[in-house]
This record gives sequence, structure tokens and C-alpha cells, in this order.
Amino acid sequence: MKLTEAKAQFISSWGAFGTHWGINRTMAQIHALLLISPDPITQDDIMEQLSISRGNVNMNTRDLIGWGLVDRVLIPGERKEFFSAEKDIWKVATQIIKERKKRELDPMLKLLSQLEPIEGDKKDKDVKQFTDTIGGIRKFGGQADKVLDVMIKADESWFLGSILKLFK
Amino acid sequence: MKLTEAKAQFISSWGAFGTHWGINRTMAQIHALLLISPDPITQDDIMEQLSISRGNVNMNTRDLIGWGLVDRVLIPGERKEFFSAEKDIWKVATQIIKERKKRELDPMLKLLSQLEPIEGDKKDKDVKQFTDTIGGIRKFGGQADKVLDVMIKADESWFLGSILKLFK
DNA sequence: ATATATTTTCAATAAGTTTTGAAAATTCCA
DNA sequence: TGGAATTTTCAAAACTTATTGAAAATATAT
Repeated sequence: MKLTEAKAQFISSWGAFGTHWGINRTMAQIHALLLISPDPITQDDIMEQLSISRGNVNMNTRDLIGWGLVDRVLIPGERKEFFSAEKDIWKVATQIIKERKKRELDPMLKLLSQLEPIEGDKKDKDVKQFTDTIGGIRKFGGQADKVLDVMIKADESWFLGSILKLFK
Repeated sequence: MKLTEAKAQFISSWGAFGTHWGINRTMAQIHALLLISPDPITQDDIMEQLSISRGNVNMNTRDLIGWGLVDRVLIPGERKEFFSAEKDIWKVATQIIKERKKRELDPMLKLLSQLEPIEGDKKDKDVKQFTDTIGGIRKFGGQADKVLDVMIKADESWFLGSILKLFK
């Protein structure tokens, strides 16, 4: 397969993949482009390679920076700003996990803790099912929270090594 | 807090939560309603409690059944169909993981394997960065794939117990 | 200071997705 | 078999989200 074709396919499917993971299509495509670019590239490069507007590039690069996946790079002697992505996939994954945990899991657990103390007869089956469900989700979420925290801090070889050993 | 209010909040935020996880708002709300309903309920119950149309309920319950999260239940003597959700959160989570792995991770890894053999000079930095990136993602994805497979088969107490022991 | 390059913003618009509701299909009973 | 109850389908409408592009803001060079 030719490099040009393979690049186009990778960008397009990384974009589609991203939509399933709370990241919008264009943002994921820009990320894909940066992942396969050996050197930092400019807004104009991104506009041209993905055929999208300047405003769109600007907003999505800003979001990617907010997710901690992309950095602005200043190149001496150059007027324009350049962008570059973290290339280590383990770091990319832990960064995404960290952000999603903060944005989604933590607020959900906080909300559930407010919903658990319900007025009413503990023998009533509606009350019982509600508190059982909320309790079950909280317990599960709390455990997931712990596992993710350690994963975020752990280094790749130690973490995956340990996990995989469990399954031998 | 009153049960009615707590139910409404849970349904609404489970719905919002779902949108971050590739499940649409209404589908997640129906799921939430079923999770807190001690007994199976009908299309009409769902329509009424969530104020949504019959068609909407029909399509989304069908999707939930497709995800393996909800079952049709036949109640002897009743003309209508009833729906009921799996209540064990560990089973819910492993079912979701199983489906998403099948729908997203597996196809992505398959695609990447097609993109790796690139024509051209291995010393060219564009070629090198591309193959390094694809290779890195494949390796990581392959490990994730193994871990998820075991998780899907494992039972809760064994799996989380083992993981948590690692972190003591 | 002024001109020029570059980035940012955001209202308007386009594209995509979800929901409705009524008609068609199906199921069940007498 | 006919008819009532129930479920399913799907085109049109409503809603949501993403994108554009031009004007405003900012940064840099002379």
C-alpha cells in the first residue's frame, strides 16, 4: 500500500473511531494527522491536508491542547505557530483516561452519592430497587475509580506486565 | 430526598452520561428507568414516564436488546410485551465492554493491520513515523484486547479482587 | 507608529441526529 | 375469518452539533 493512501485511511478511520469516544470527528482527524507527522506542522498545513476551515482548525487544536494531547511548539525564526502531538500511545491513553475520569466518572459518582439517602419505607420495593441500583453503581464506580487512578500513575511496562501475568 | 425527585435526577443524568459513551440520550434514559424498576414494564409505561413517542420507545428498546442489556419478558395472561433490564452492574459493564470491543476495537485493529505494510524507504522519516505510530497503536490495542477478553470472562470478585491486590 | 502576518472569535449556516406520529404490519382472540 | 389490540416502520419535522468565513484582536517586523 502507498503511504498517501494509508495516511488517508488512517486519518479517516481514527476520526470515525474518535466519535465513539467522546471526541469529535474533526478533532480526532487532526490528532491522527499530528500522530503521523514526524515534525510539528502549522494551522495552514492542517487546513490544507484535511480541507477544513481556519476557524475549525483553531477550535479543535485548542480542544486537543485542553485534553493534553497536543502542544504548541515555537520554532525559532518562524512567525507561525506549530503543533505537535504526544506520540507515545500509552501516554495518549492514560491522558484520555485521566481527562474522561475527571469530566465524566467523578461527577457521576458525586451525583449518585447525593441520590442515595432516600426518604421512605426501606421495605417498599420501589425504594429498595432504587437504592440497590444506585448503591451497586456507586460501588462499581468507586472500584473503577481506584483502578483508573493507579493506571494513570503507573508506568506501562509495570502495569500491563502485572495485569497480563494474572492471566497466564 | 424524595424518591420521585431522585428517580428523575438519576434518569436525566444517566441519559447525559450515556451520550459520552456512544449510547444515545433516550436509550440511556430508558435503560435507567428499567434499572430502577423492580418489575418489568411496558412500552406505554416507558412512553408515559419519559414523555416520549411510541416509535421512539420501540426503536430504543430494540437497540437496548441488541446491546444485550434488556430483555423482552412475556407475562402469562398479558397481551402486551414487558421489558426488563439486567440489574447486576458488573454484568452490565462487561456486556457493554464486550459489545464495544466487538463494534469498535476489533475493526480498528483489523484496519491497522492492513495499513502497516507500507511501500517505500524505511529510512524516510514520513514512512518511519507512520509505521511507528501504527505499530504502537496496534501493540497497545492488542494488549487492551487481551485484558478485555479476560475481563469479559472473569467474574467480578476474582477480577477486581486481583487487580486491587496489586495496588495494596 | 504603521503595516503586515497570524490567530481568535462568533453569528450564520450547514450537516447530522433524534423524535414524532400516523399508516402498515403483525398478533391474538372469539 | 374478522376485528381489536399491539407493535413496527419510516418520511417529515424538530432539534443538536459542527463548520464556515469574515471581522476583530493580537503579535511581529520595519
